Amino acid sequence: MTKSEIAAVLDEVAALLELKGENPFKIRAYTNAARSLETFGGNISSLQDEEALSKIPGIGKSIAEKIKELAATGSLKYLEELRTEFPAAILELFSISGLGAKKIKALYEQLQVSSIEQLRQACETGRVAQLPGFGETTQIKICKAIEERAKHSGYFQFGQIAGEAETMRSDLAGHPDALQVDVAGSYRRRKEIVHDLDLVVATKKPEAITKFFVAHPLVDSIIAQGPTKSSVRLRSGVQCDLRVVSSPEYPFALAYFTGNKEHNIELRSRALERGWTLNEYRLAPLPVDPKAKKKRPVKKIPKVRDEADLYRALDLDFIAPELRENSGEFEAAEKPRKLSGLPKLIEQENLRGTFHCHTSASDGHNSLEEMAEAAQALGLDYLGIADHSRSSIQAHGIDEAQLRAQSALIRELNKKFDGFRMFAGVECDILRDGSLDFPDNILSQLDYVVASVHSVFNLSEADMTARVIRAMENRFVTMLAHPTGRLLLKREPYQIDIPAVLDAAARTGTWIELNAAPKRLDLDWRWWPLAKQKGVKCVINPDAHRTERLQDLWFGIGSARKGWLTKGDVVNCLPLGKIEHALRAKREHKFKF
DNA sequence: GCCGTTTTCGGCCCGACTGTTTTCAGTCG
Repeated sequence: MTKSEIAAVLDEVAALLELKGENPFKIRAYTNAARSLETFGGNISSLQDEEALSKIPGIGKSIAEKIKELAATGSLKYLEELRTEFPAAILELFSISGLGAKKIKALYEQLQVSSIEQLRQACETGRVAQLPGFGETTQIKICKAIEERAKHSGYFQFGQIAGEAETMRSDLAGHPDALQVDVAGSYRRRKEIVHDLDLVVATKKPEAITKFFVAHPLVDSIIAQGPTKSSVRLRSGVQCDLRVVSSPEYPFALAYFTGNKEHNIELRSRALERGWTLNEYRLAPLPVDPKAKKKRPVKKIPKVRDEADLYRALDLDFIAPELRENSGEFEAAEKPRKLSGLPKLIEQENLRGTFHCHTSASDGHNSLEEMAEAAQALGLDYLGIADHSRSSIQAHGIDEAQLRAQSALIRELNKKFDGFRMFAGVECDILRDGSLDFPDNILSQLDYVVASVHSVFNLSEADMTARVIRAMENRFVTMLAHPTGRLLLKREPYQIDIPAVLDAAARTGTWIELNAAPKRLDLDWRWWPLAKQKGVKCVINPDAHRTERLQDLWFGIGSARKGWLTKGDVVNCLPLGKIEHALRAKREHKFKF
C-alpha cells in the first residue's frame, strides 16, 4: 500500500469514529496522523518500520502499529470492525457540504438514510425538514449541495482556477476602499490541487468591499454573507471566501488564512511558549490563569506591520508561503541564517530557458518560429524543441526523416537569432522494455533527449522502475520527463519507485523534469527535497503544445518553490553559455555501476 | 490517540456564520 492509500484508510477510520461519536481528540489524532504521513512519510523507506513511523510527529505507538499492519497485509482489522457498524455508502455523505458527522448520524439513525440517493429522496419527500435540529432551509440547502456535487468534485487543478483567482484579486485591489488584497490559502501556497479560494482584504469600509465582492460578475451564487466573512461560488464552481479586516489585523489574517492548518498550529504554539495568544487578528497576552502553578515568562509583544514581523516576533526567519506545510520549515527558519536554514527559493526571473516543448510537427499547434518568438517574448534565452517520437501514434510522433528535417531547420533558424538559441531534441518514448524509440545513432545527432513513458502504464512497480532506469542509463538521454505520468484529478501515477529513480538519476547524471503543465506538476514537489539531497538536478519544462502554454512555467516555479528548490538546483537557470556545456555533460558522464 | 524543560495525566486552536433555537449546536476553515 502506498502512503496516500494508508492516509486514506486513516481518514476513513476518523470518519467512522466520528459517526460513532468517539472522543473528538482521538478522531483528530487519526486525521493528524494521515496528514503527517503524507507530508513526512517521504523519508521513510519502509512503512513496516514501526520505530521510524512513530518518529513522525502525530504518529504514536498505536497508529504506527496500524500502518505496519496495512503495509504488511493490505488491510486493517480495526477498520473492518468499524465498517461493519455502518453501511458502506454512508461515507459519501461527508462530501455534501453542510453535512458533518452529527447530522449524518441523525439522518442515519432517524431516517435510515445512508447514501446520497437516499438523502435526495428524503429531502424531496420533506422528511429531512421534520428532524429535530433540521428545518426547511437546511433541507433546501442539502438539495442544492447534492446538485452542486454532481456538477463538479469540488477540487480543482491550480491552473483551472488561477485565472479567476487573479481576476478577483486585481478587481478587488482596484476598489478605492481596498487597502491591501491577497489571495491566501492553498492558492498562495501553490498547492497543485485547490479546494477553494481565500481572499483577504484590508479596508476601513468592510460593507463596501463585501457588497462589491458578492456582486462581482464572476460570482454565480452567494453561500454566506456576514460583516467580516462572505462565501460565494464562482462560475467555474470553485468556492471563494472573502475575509475583510482592518489594516493592523491584515498581516495576522493573511498568515492565518494562508495556512496550512498544521503550520498555523505550530505558529500558535510558538506564541503560547512566549506567553502570547495568536489568532487571525492579533498577538495578545495570554489571559492570566489563576490555576497555573507557575507564572509563565511573558515577553513584550513587538509591533507587527507585516508577515515578516510576525515571524520575527516568533524568532523565525520569514517563511515563504510555498513552504508553509509544516514539513521542516520551522526547524530551518529558527536556525541562524549561516547554518543553512531556509533556502533562497527560485524565482521566475531566474529561468533562462526551457526544454520539452512541442510544435505542429507532432501534436503541437505552432511552428518552430512561433514558439521561438513566444519564448523570446517571455524573456528566455533558449528554447528546446522535443516533439514526440514515432511510437506515440496518438500524438503524431515523428519519424527519423522528420526529425532530421526539424533539426536542420533549427540550425538554420539559429543563424538568424541574436542572443537566443533553439536546441534540437526529441521526446523519445521509453518502450515497454526500457529501450528507446530511436537508436543511439539518431539520438546522438540531437542536442538533447527527453525520455518519457507514454504507453503500458500498468506494469508492476518493479518492472516500471527497471524500465525507466534502463532508459536513464542510455548516455544520450538528458532528462526524464513527467516521471510518474499522473494527470491530477484524472489519472493516478503509475507504480514506480521514485527513490530508486532518483538514485539512478544521481548515478547517471540524468536531469529530472518538473513538468509545469498544471495538469501534471510531475515530479511532485514532495519529492524534491529528497532529490536535492541525492544531488539530482531539476529541469522545469512547460510541455507546451502551443505558444501561450509556455507561460505554464509559472506553475512550475510555484511547485519548485514548494520543493525547496533554489536557482542552483534547476539547470535551466543556467545562462546560454553554460547550458550548452551542461547538455553535453550527460553524454560524457562516466557510469559508476 | 498523541504529546511532554510546566506535565506520564490532562490537555488538545478557535472564531465566523447559519439555522434552529429562546441561548446554542453544527459546520467550516
